[in-house]
Parts: sequence; C-alpha cells; structure tokens
Amino acid sequence: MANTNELYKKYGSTLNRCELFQGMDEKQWNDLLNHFHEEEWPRESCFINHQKFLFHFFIIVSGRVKMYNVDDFSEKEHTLFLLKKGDVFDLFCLLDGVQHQVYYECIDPLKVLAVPMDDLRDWLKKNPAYYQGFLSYAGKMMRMLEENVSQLIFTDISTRLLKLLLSNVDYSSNRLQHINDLPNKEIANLIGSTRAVVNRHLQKLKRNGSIKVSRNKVQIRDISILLKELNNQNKKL
Amino acid sequence: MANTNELYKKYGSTLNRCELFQGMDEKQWNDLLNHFHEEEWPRESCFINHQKFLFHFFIIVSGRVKMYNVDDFSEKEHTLFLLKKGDVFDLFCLLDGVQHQVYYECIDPLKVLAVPMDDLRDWLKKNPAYYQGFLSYAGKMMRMLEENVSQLIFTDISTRLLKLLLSNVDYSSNRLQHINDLPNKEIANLIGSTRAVVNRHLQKLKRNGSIKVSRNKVQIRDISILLKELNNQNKKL
DNA sequence: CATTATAAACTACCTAAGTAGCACAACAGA
DNA sequence: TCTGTTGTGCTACTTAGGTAGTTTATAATG
Repeated sequence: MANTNELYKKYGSTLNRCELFQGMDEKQWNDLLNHFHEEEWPRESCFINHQKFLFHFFIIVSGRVKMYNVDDFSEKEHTLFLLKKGDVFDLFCLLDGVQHQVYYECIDPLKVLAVPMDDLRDWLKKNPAYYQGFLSYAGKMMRMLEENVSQLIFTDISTRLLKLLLSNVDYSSNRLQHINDLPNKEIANLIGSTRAVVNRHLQKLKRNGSIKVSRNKVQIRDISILLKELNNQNKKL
Repeated sequence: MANTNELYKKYGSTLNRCELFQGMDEKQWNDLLNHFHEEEWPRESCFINHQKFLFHFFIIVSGRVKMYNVDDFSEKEHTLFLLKKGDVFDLFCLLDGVQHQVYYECIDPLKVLAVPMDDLRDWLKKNPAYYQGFLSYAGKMMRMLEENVSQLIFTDISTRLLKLLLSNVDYSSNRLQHINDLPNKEIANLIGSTRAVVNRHLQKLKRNGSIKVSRNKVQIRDISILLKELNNQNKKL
C-alpha cells in the first residue's frame, strides 16, 4: 500500500489526465493502483505480436511508443498510433480479449504502469460506474480511426502531411511536438507514404518558409503559411 | 407487454444473432424490448447528420442502410459500413453521446427496432453484466476500422475489389450477397475509388471468367479464379 | 411502342505518388 | 581521426489511378 501511495504521488498528475479513468479521486486511484507496478523499457525495445499485451494493460507515464503494423508482402510499415504520456495500450485486447496483430516499438526510454488484464476487468466489474468512461474512450478511438480512413480516401499526401504537422503544434509555444525529432521515414509511416515522397513535400514547405528541416528534426517557422497552404489544398479540387 | 412479446416472436431469430446483446434469453429480451418500437423507412430515405441518431438507437431487422460520409470539397462519397439485418447503429453515439458526422441512406425498404438512447443506457446501468458485450463489440468495430486503414495503405484498388467480392460470398451457395445488386458507383464508394476505375477492374475479372456483370448486378462465376487472382496480387510486389 | 433516364463500357489523357539510385552531411563508436 | 552508419536531398523514371467524354445497353415510363 505504501508502494501504491507512492505511485499516485509520483504520477497522479499524469493519471488524472488519463481519459480512460475520468472522474476518479485519490482514494479510488489508490484502490486501483494496488494492482499496478512500474516498468521501464529501454529505447528501441520492440515487441512483435507479444503475448505480453494480452495479459497486461499499460499506462504510459513517460516516453513514446509507436503501435504499427507491417504488410506481409511489401514489408512496408504503417504507424497506427504514436502513443505518449497518458495514453494506454492495448485497448483492443482489453475490450475483447483477443490478441492484437500489431507491433510495438519504443521511440524513447519508456516508463509505464502495468496491470494484469484480469485484475483490471475484475475492478471494472466491481466498479461498474467506470464502464461509461471505457465506452466513451472506445467511441473516441473509433472516431479517430474513422477520421483516419476518411483522410486516406479523400486527401493526398501533401494534405495529410500538413494536417499531421498542424495537429502536433503546441499552440502555447508554436513549436512542433511529439513528431519534431523523427526521421522522414517515420513521418512517412505515420501518413502512409514513403520517405522519398515525404521528403519531396517537406522540401516544398521548406522553400516556402513554413518549416525548417535538419537531421532528425522538423521545426515550425511560420504556422500561418502552413494554414494557408492547407486551405489551398482544399480549394484545388 | 403484448406488443413486446410480439416483437420477440417476430424478430427473435434476428435478435439472437445480434452480437451486441450476446447471451440474453427470452425473458431478458422481453424486458429490454419493452423500450423498443418498430419503424419502417422507405427505400432511398436519406438522413444527413440527423439528430435522430443521437436520441435513438436502432437494430436492423430487414433491409440495408449505408453509413457514408462525404468530402466537403470534392463531394466524393465513401461508404463506411453497409449495415444489414442484425447490425445496429449508431454505435458511435451510443458509446460517447456525441453527434456522429455521417450520412445514412436506405438501400432497401428498411425495418428497424428503435429504442431511446437513454432507455438503453439506463437498462445497461441496471444490467451491468451486459457491458462486456458492448465492450467486445466496440473492440470488434475498432479492429474492422483498423483493418480498413491497413488495406487502404497497403493494397491497391484491384486487391481491395477482390477482397470486397470474396468477403461477400455466401459459401453455401457460392453466390455473391449483400453487394450483388449494387451499381459500379456504389462498389467504388465501398473501396474508396471511382466508378470508372472499378469498372476497369471488373472488366478484367469478367474477361478472365471469374465474374459476370450486368446492369446493377455482379455475379460470381468461378471463385477459384478470384482466389488465384488475389494470390497473384500479393506476389506481384 | 417511343421516349427518357440510368448504368455500363471504352478511349485517351494527365498527374501524384511510388521507385531506384547516388552524392553528400551528420553523427556515433572504435 | 578514421570508419561505418544513418538520414537527407536530389534526379530520372514508371505506373496506377483519377478524369473527361462518348457510345452503347438496359430498364422504366407514359
């Protein structure tokens, strides 16, 4: 229990931002955290269809993981979600208890809180009031996936790239976050394209003065140009 | 109550195949069906971002509806789901209570059982044992959306068309079902392409003897050729 | 039966995106 | 400092898929 209190003290601010567990107070958190333990995974750890995720559920407290899948034939990668502090995984397994055919790789050294799936499910059964938070979160996830599908069908690569950039701007500092230190290849994986094509579009944005590019680094120079560019994309059709 | 019993008698076999409400017996169904009423919508009825779906939840007992969305700029359509007997909507709204920006159109004359969203949510709160079915179903839906994303990124139109056809074959009769009477345009909307391109690929399949095409009709001639074709697609890369 | 509407079939063309290959820069480790 | 590795920037080329427009077939309607 001392351990539990410690976890809440250490990570309370992160946990309270966690959408999946909305509206829980410290007492309730401590009750739940009883079943958790802390884990650290080094950078570049990679989990390929690992059983791990069928039996434990994780909350990220620091670092990034990409959840991606790989096409059997072309061996191309596609990053489904770039998970970060406050995100959880694997929700797919939690919901239906079926193994999720998907890969994980740590972009940074990762710290997670881990709980056995069954403990979490039991806790839910005993506290059915929290089912609603899980349902809402599932709904939100479905909307994100649906939005993803729409973008893939309706928009071209340069639009998808612009949207990716704009959706990762921290508007308090006007800085790019989460994806600012990724190589072109990883950016390509996020929008379903290839390094060469993404680079082609980044060059265009560099030339019009909206971004700055260097090795493993993309920085925002002028958001207004990006927004104008996105507007033009739409009008084009 | 007489009315309720009637609903179960009429549609029990459909309801029992409904994944969302797994493991319910007649008594429980009748308890739930108390809140339902029957509705009929004519063919080609169209609902555009209608509040209707925020306040009522529907189970289809006969006919097909497409859930689709439209790109604001290109005005292209994409059919997200072709819902049929035993399917429900709108799960997005049920889960998180937020309006779902999506269109509906009846392909056939439609019969649905309707229940006020809040009644269904109340029923769930009183019968928390059934939450698990809803979570599982949400998980399944997420997997479908994820699979959709993967297909869009990894595979070309001809592969997507082949998969669409093969996933709609009724293997007891070797006949195409659900999509067999759609015009090329609607098939295109299902895989995120255009009428002309879909037609191009259908012609190829017609020429190799795997399908038969006529006005508003696609029929399977030889599944083995389709399967072989799908195999070749994969090897191609 | 004639008229109209809708869908299918086909042709020609255009373009975005994928592909391959190479030179160069940045960085890490020995 | 040397060396191997990884990422960027660029050129040249190929191609699937989107686009536009026309003709032909099929069904529905009066």
